[in-house]
Amino acid sequence: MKLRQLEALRAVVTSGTTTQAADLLGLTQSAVSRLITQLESELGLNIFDRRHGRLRITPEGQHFYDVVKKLLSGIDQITATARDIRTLKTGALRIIAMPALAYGLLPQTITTINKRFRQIKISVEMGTRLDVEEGVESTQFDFGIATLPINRQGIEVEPLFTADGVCVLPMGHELAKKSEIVAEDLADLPFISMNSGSLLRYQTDELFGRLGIHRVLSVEAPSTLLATNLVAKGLGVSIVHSFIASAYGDRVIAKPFTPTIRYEYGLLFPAAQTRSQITNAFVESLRDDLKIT
Amino acid sequence: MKLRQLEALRAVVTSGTTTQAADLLGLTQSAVSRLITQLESELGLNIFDRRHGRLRITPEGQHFYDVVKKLLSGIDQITATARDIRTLKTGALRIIAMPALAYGLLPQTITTINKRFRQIKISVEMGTRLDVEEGVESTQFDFGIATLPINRQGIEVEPLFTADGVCVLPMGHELAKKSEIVAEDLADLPFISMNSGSLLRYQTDELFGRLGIHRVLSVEAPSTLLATNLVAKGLGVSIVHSFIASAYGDRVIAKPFTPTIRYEYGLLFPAAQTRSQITNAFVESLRDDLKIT
DNA sequence: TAAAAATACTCCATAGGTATTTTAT
DNA sequence: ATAAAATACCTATGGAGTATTTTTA
Repeated sequence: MKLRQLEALRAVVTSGTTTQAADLLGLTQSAVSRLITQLESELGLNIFDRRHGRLRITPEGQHFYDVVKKLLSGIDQITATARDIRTLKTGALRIIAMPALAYGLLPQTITTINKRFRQIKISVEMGTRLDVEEGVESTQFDFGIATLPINRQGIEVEPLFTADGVCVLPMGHELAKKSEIVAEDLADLPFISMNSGSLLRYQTDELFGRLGIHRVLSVEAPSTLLATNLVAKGLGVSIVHSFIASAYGDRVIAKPFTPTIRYEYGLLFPAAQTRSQITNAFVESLRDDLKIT
Repeated sequence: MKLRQLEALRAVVTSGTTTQAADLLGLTQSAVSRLITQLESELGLNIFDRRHGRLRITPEGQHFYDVVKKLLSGIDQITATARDIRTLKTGALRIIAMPALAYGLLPQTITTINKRFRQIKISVEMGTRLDVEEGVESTQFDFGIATLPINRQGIEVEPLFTADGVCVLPMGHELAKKSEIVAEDLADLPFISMNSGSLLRYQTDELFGRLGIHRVLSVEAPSTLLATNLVAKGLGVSIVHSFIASAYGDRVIAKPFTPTIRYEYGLLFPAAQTRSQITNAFVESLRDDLKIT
């Protein structure tokens, strides 16, 4: 059974005669006539009654045509789908990132991409570094963003950017007059840490431990975002990623911190899956946004 | 876009390689490879990623394939539909008949046809002669059965059978000893008529009027079926179609009646519509049943 | 007689085969 | 070195055209 035969059927049923159907299809009358007889003989079905010099559809033919009609509109839909995909009018983008990044980095790029491809559905999920790894590896997400290093079978990593840790202080804090904070400045001050287990927590603890500097570890927060918020409330000082601090620019004071605590962020892609065009577009836009900042 | 290309797509996606897909389709690897590249270039879509020596579907391709998958199952359904129609496994038969015929004539044939074509839906509606005419003319029904003559544009009539009116008497009626009833025998007896407007009513009234014989017109019934029932209850005598009387054989006495009141029944088809195969089968079976009776 | 459908005949576009080359592991 | 995909080349089928015949109102 050929598609052309079904199209001819539709044309004949809607127009009434093979001649007019031929016009619709850009064919000749004889071609249409043959398509119809072929279809009938292949199916072993009398779709039309020819006793009156015209093609008059039989009840069986009508029944068959009702089914065909649906199918043909499905075909039209296929070409439409192809066009939508080609012009990135349809599709979905699923991203998973650590909270700080989801809040501090993605909104800008999401806005840009959403303006360019209005019909694309973008969903963002937040999670721990481990959540990001697992989500990406299982291809539940198109890509993820997390701190490096990550070394896991099934994940392709691309470095995204590096950010140095800055020291964040409540507004009006006495250390605010210094242009740069050193580790010793924070001695015996209330310090807001990450939950233990996070990379940032490990790095800071390791640093202060090595230097033998004591801090008052009053509060723990699950993310740098919340930590910064707590700093803004005056509960203590902390060391967080520079871009988080800048997002809170009007509520906390951020100062360069020495010795440098460097964070490296990377993009995580499922190795098993080809990247979609919209993924590539997003990543490109993300890198652009980072250059500007 | 060709159907074969979509089938190739399905085969490649399900089997994983063009070689195995070729097996599924009964083609060669090269043919499948070409079908896929053709499809991609026609759609302007990268369905597969070839960077790893294999065809790995892209997210876009997956999205497209999801739509195609539905369509192809629709195609399978089309051939299945054709087969069902061919073997009369699917379809419907809508019949309209006057009540007497619906009760006295159709059940037998419906049983036969239903046994032969178990999956066909048969629906029967009852109505007056006018209802039958209108139902048939508007092609709401495949055919109708009513008393002739009928002369209406848009209806094709085929004579079905003729039945002579018989006189029906309650059990134990005094006229039962006669082998034949004549009009005079019914003089001054309670007589159950059809509602005025019916052909039967017109014919009997005309006959008795012409002969100058008076009857006691006690009760009117809307159908011969009900009339016969009333006769069985002893409310009077009546003249009805012979086949109705025989259906009530054990509850009324039916006797030949002179002068003959002849009823002619006919099949009514919509002139605008070709008769379906199941219609033809039913009518044939109906005529067979009538021969036996 | 006219209008539609079917058919006879012809052509060439293309679907599909074989054999080979390219690509990636 | 192997397995898959792409490509080059060739052939035969059949899709579609022109011209004609058949059918029915």
